Amino acid sequence: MKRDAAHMPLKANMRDDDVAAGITENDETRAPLRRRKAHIRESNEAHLLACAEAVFAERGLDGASTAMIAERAGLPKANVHYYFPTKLALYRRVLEDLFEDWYRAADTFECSDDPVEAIGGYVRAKMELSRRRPLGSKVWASEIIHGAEHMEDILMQRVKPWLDSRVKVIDDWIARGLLAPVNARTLMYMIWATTQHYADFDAQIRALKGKRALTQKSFEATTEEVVELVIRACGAVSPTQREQGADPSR
Amino acid sequence: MKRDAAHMPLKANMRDDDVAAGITENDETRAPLRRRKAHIRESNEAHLLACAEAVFAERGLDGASTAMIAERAGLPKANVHYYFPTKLALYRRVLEDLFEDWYRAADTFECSDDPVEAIGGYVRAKMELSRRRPLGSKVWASEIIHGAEHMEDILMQRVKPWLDSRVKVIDDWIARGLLAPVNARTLMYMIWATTQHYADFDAQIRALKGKRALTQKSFEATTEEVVELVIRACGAVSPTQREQGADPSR
DNA sequence: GTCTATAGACGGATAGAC
DNA sequence: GTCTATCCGTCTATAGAC
Repeated sequence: MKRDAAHMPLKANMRDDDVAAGITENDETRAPLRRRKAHIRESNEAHLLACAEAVFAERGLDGASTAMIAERAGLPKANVHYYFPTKLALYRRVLEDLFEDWYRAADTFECSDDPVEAIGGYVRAKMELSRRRPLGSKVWASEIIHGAEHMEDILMQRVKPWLDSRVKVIDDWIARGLLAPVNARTLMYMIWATTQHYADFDAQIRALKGKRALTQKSFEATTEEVVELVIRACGAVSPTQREQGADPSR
Repeated sequence: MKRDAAHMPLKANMRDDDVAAGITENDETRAPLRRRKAHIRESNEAHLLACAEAVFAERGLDGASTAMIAERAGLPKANVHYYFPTKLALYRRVLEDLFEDWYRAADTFECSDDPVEAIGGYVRAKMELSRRRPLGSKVWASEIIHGAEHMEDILMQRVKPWLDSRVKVIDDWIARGLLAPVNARTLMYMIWATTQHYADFDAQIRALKGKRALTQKSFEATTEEVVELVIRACGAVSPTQREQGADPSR
């Protein structure tokens, strides 16, 4: 949805639903007018955020110009500054928006106490995020690579507590004999790195395959291959399997 | 070595070894003079390449300015253009230099026909490369993330043939029952992504650990953890283990 | 809320003295 | 081979008409 929005310039700001509702400049009642203006702002901001995400992904923070973002959005350059005071403020909003999506995928990890289900589900959710929003993944990766200057607060205040809590869960699984004795952080980094590789390094994957892009179907197959590799890597065993005497350290 | 060179500005171009050899402007014999000039060129180019690698890693292709590179090298901006016609030419030279190093690490894979040794050795070599040259890894990653426009030739002509040959070796191991039936490319991408993560995402790792950086010792421990995870992921079994009836598909 | 025009800073690249 | 001065293009951001 977001990607499509990023390719559909806004020629006018009168939206279809406004027209259908019969709202015109002549309606003097204050509340609807205020609501409509708020709606315009919201819709243009979202559109600009989607376009900015694409340009930042393609060119990087410094390589992206406000003119490029404006052009992709079908708006004059000055409008970008009307909605976002500076290029950096727009960039930060993109990063915050990305984190929200990342955090929703992270929820998957908490759905089950069975390590095979929880870890497998999380790997699938992260792969799906790479497929659904590869440009966002690239913006995140590029930001971290170049020092994470504009993301330190998000990492420290939001990602770190989540990771710390997951480390505890993993250590607990290990203590209960459901996982091989792995370093939980090393395992998480492997999951992050591997799943994000399919978004961030897609240009390399395409060049090495000699093909255009992964089809939806081969992406799903790859997802299951990654799940299998990760599950075997950490020696995950379901509680039911364990009752049958499986040994995760092998 | 390279990183130290990048932090040591060249104040003069008369090098210690030239002085020791007693070479001065008055020596009119042509050959030594020509050799000395070649030496200056070589040494300044190498120094600029190292400094450029650092600035490109920190700021990206567009974020890096020739002025920054010159300043780090302790040279006026014009000298950068004397040695490299354009900023892009300098950038491409950095990428080529990086590939050479990458290719040397890739050799490790061919040292053994035992999958545990070969894959384990390759993972160690890639981890060591991440530790030794993290800035280079970042330049490579940033280049790929932003479309690999300046690296397509290296990927197609040099990386692709190497990967294709490794896929064949891995498939052969699987056919001989030394590896679980994994997708060789998926496995290779996992190895690349995981090992490079320690160079490219070090800012994130540091933020999430709440510490400054991995010590040499904990980096070695992490390396062995990654080796263990990868070996278990692909179900690698040594030929000797196999004679004792190990089953890699578990 | 939209858009044209432009200020003001900075970037890559070069000329030309030394 | 080194370095100062400078050209010219592009960039972010803003002023101000509509």
